[in-house]
Amino acid sequence: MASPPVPPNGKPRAGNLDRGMLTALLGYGLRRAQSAVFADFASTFAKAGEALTPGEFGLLVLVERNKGLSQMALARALAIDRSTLVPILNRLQARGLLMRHASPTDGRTHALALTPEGEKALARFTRLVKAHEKRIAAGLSAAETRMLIELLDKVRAGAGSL
Amino acid sequence: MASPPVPPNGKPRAGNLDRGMLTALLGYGLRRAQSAVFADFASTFAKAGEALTPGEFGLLVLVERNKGLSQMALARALAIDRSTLVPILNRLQARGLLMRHASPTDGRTHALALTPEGEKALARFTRLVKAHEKRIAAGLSAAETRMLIELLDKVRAGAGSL
DNA sequence: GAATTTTGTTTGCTCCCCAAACAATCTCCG
DNA sequence: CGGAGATTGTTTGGGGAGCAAACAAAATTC
Repeated sequence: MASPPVPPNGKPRAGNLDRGMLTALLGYGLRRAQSAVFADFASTFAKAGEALTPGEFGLLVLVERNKGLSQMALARALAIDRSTLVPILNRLQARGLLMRHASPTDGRTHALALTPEGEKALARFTRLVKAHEKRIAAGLSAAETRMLIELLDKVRAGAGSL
Repeated sequence: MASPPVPPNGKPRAGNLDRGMLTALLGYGLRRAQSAVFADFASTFAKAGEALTPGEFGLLVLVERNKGLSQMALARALAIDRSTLVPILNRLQARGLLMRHASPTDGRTHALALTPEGEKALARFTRLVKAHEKRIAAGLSAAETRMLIELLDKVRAGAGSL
């Protein structure tokens, strides 16, 4: 009994440890799933030689589908502060994907729009996102995926009307 | 036709705008749900005069259920870099919730444990988390909640084995 | 006992997020 | 018309999350 194979209080825990109540928490499951999905998203784009975050993709889609959008309206749709949006737009604009046009009707606002290159890039990005989505939904049936999206929407609606 | 009630290209969009393909994306729904849940979590704690993030709560539970855990094992369980963990532990330790004990068997590692105040605080936090969970799951039946957690786990398993 | 590996820490960098202040502009109303 | 108030985009300041690289101390391997 000089060298037991598993010390009683040391560091025997191989892979998984006791998560206690966490496994039953919706918020916890949400965080872990989101983190894994984010990692897969990043890896998908990295492998294709592209660089984009999920948030940037959502922003580009929103601008593409709502041309002439103002920064305030976009910030509201993204549920972030308008000051948070500024450096994000700066970066996308510096990459040549997006333009801030002067609004003819309101001198305060900027009318956001994708550049032609932005449109082309978004088409590429969309292909990658679809492949990524296919991968993360691989373990689920089509019905399960639909139900999951629906349940997530219910949670969002109930959590706080953001 | 000098002043149409809704200008054709201006800023008529009242509340919601066109989200295009985003609504069908699992990753997008995940992000939005997570963001709303996070906000509810923060507001729950703020209203109770406590300050804690979901990540900190998860960390405290993990330490409480796995006494003597090392920082590396904890970082692995949280799927973050060990260097990221250091300032988080510093903060919780400065709040008196957690201690880094010297390990008797391994001079390199720290054996993490909650302080008595940490245990008491975690009990308070747990009550708040339960109330929070009840609120975000309010729109779902018990069966739906169970299914949602299960589906989230499947997604995490499929996305990349983090 | 020397070489390698592991652990915790520090430093440096990027990114996300908010709040407060500010100038430019628009709107409202007397 | 014209001033008061509201809105928009920006800047600044602060905090936190995250990674990578480098380092010292300790353990492990050979």
